[in-house]
Parts: sequence; structure tokens; C-alpha cells
Amino acid sequence: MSKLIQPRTLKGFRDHPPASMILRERLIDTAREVYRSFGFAPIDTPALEYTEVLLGKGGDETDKQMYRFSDHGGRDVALRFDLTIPFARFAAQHVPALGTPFKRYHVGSVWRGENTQRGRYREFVQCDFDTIGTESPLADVETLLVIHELFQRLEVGPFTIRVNDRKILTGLLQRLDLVDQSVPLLRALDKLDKIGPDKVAAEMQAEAGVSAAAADEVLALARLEGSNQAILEALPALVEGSELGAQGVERLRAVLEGAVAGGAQPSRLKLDVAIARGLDYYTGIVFETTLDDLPAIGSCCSGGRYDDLASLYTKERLPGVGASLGVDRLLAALEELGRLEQRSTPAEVLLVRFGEEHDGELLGLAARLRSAGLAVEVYPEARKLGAQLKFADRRGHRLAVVVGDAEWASGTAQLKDLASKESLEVDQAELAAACRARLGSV
RNA sequence: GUGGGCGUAGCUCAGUCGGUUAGAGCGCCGGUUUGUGGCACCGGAGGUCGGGGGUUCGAGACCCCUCGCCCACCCCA
Repeated sequence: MSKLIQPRTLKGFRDHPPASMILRERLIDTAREVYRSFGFAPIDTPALEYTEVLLGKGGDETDKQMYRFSDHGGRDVALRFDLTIPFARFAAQHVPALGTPFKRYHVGSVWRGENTQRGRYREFVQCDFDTIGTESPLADVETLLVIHELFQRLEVGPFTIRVNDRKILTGLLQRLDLVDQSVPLLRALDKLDKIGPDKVAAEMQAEAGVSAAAADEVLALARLEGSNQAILEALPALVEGSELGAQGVERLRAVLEGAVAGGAQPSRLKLDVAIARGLDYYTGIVFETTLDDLPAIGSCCSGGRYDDLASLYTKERLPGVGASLGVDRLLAALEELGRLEQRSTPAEVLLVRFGEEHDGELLGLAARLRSAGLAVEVYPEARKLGAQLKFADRRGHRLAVVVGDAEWASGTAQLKDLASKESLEVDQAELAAACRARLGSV
């Protein structure tokens, strides 16, 4: 006898049983509905790309984290580590035919060879949406509205979209003549509410080589407090003399006001000047969305504006703005918060089976329920009724339909509500409507 | 990639200074109840103690390596 292969999965790669997958699909379905309702159109791209297409735009870190290898033809290839870079390539190839502005959404797995942690995996699903070919603030506003609507619809509890504009940071650095050190400075600033201002200042001096006084000036941002409005009023002084900085402040003001006018709850939008974001391609507005009850797990939906994303692939300028929903991280957060109702079957209704005599009629009944829009499973064996009801309950079916000799004779069915234990006798002709009423009332 | 913590039944975990056939609760299967589930009672299945090597008369326990999970750094969804 040959030795068994140990069933196992790679670190950071996970299986998804039904109870998990049903939730994932529901979340993704909601994202699709919201994106589509704003006019974003679906696209897909290959998981595998030429390495040269993926390299270079995200910075050294992402390059290191890429799954990269030679294919059978000796080509240097890699698995995508996000959906934005492949979209830039896609846009360079197809936008001439598609026209701009172009709005797309894209649901797919991405891969990063980094260490795993709670809410961090090596394979995870993102739901991206982006608008390219326009610099209109309306596109920025819409991006915020989509996130707002999405998190509202997902019923994740209280959340906060933290918003900033990179131009403000750049403007400040211009005024202080520190533009050359912007990458390490912003990286340090981004850690503000994690490690505190003292450590940020220390890191700025160590990593960016700036003076204590300069670090303190950058941290003047962090001392801004109060309402979005109050911060907006204080910002111009900090970026004085920088055209870019002034633009950033005005843009941010317009976008925040626009989002509120567009229906976003003001309390959900928080101007946070410490948000910088690591991916080097952001040039304008940036944002991160966290759950108020579990901010530590990190951002579940982030993005921003980039004004030259496709420049590696085309001479045509393609500015854009978009964001990415991290499905796996959001689910990890919701699970930890115990906010998920798990169910292991998509079928609301289970039809009990007593024996083979009435199989034809039983299947016919199931077919009628399905054509009425219900998801129906027929139990395949003739086990004891109690066992079948127990099965239905454990599996998560909400209704059981019991039809035995007596019911077949009278053309009726017994409809059981598994949760309330109530049971009622209905005409088979009325069964679908009765199921609907029952399910709708829950 | 760096540093720390942890891996015992499907799940949550006991397991004393190293000592004989490795335990509990929950879950699962069966029965009490061959057309009425969640409760109760009775019974049952299920463990290479993550894996490999070493120390020892003897290892779940001690040492080394390895794999995995968790936490921090880094970075990010």
C-alpha cells in the first residue's frame, strides 16, 4: 500500500468551507451591486503576468513580496499582488477602444509572499473599483460615496473613512524644504497613531536624517485636532507658500463637502492628515476605512488618487482614483467581532423524504418551489423524520416540508419553521407562497 | 525577512518533579422514540500528543531541527 499524502495547504493559503464561503459570496455580491449601481463595469485580467509589467510601480516592498518564477517557456512571470497595477496595464491596452472616463470594478485573488497574521494572508480577495481618465473632484467624491454605501449595506457596524490628500503633505514638505526625504518622512508619519508622536519624530531623524526641529515641524500636522472644518482652517498656514499644498487643502475641502452633499454621514468621514499610505503611486486624495470596534486589524478598504498610474505602459496620461475592499480582512474582523451569522447551506427549504413511492411527486414539488424563487434541497434518503429534521436544523435550513402518505392523499403539506418550531398545514398549491411569507417575516 | 509566544480528540482545553492502558467539556454517530429536531438519559466512534531526530531504564513533558498558528517589527487588504 502506498503512503498517504498528507492533506495540507500552504502557509497563508486557506480553504473555505460552505459556512465561510456563503458569507464571502454575500459580501462580494453586495460589493458588486453597489459598484454597478454607480456605473462601474466588470472586468477581469489574468492572475499571472509578465514580471516586468508588475514590477516597479508599487515600490521595493511589493517587489520583494511577489510570487515570481519562470514558466514552461522560460518567461519571467509573477502572480499579481494587487488589482490596480494589472488595471493600469489593461487600461494602457484597451482604453483607446473603451473611451474615457472609464469606470471598472474587479473582483479577484491577489498574492503576497509576506508573513501571515490575523487578517493577513498570502492569498486574499480584493474587490477593486476605479475611475480613470478624469481628474474631476466628482470622481473622488463618488469613490467616497461608494465606500460609504458599501459599508452601510454590509451592516458592519460603525466605521470610519479616514481621508487625507498627499498634496497637503507634499506642500508642507515643500515649505520645509524636505521634499527629497518625503518617502521616509511620510512612512514615519503614517505610523502616528500606532507608535505616537515621540517615536515618529525619532524615526524621522533616524530614517530621513532630518533635524529634531524639522521633525517637529512635520509633526505640527499631528497636533491639529478638532472637526474636519477646524483642521481645514488650520491647514493653509502649514503649507504656506506651496501652490501644491494650497490646492490639496482646497481639493480636500471640496471633496469632503461633496461627499456629505452626496449623502454620506459626516460622522463617518474623518480628515486625518497622518494618512499617507505606502504605495508610492498615490498623488492626491488617500483614504483608509476601519471598523470602529476593531481598528487594530487595519484598513478594510483603502485607496486614493494617482495621476500617472499607466505611465509605465503608455504615453497617454491616465489619471484615476479608486479603492480596494479587502474581503478576507473584513471577514476576519467581523468574525472576531462575532457579527456573522453562520449558515452552512444556501437552501432555505428542505423537503423530507419518506420512501421511493412518491419520488416523482416530491421532485415535482421541489421544482415548483424553485420556480417560485426558493432554494430547495430534497433529502436523498428515507431516514427517520426526527433525523431529517435534526439534519435540517444543524445544516441551517430554515423551513422543512413534510409530505407523507396522508398529505399526498389530501394534496397538502406540513410546513415547519425550524427556528420557532411552529408547524402549519397548507395546500401544496399554496406551499410556495406560504414559504415566502414565512421567510419574509423573519 | 527579524524577534517573541504557542502546537494534546472535529472544537476549547487539563495532563503535577519525566513514570505504566493519555483525560474532560462541547460536537459527532447510535439507542431510549421505525411521522416530528434543539432537552434528558444510556452507549459508541474518534488521538502518529504537529512532524523528525536526540537525551533517558522510561518523553505529551527536557534538548535540537522542521512545519504550522498567534503577536510585534516591516508593510499592507
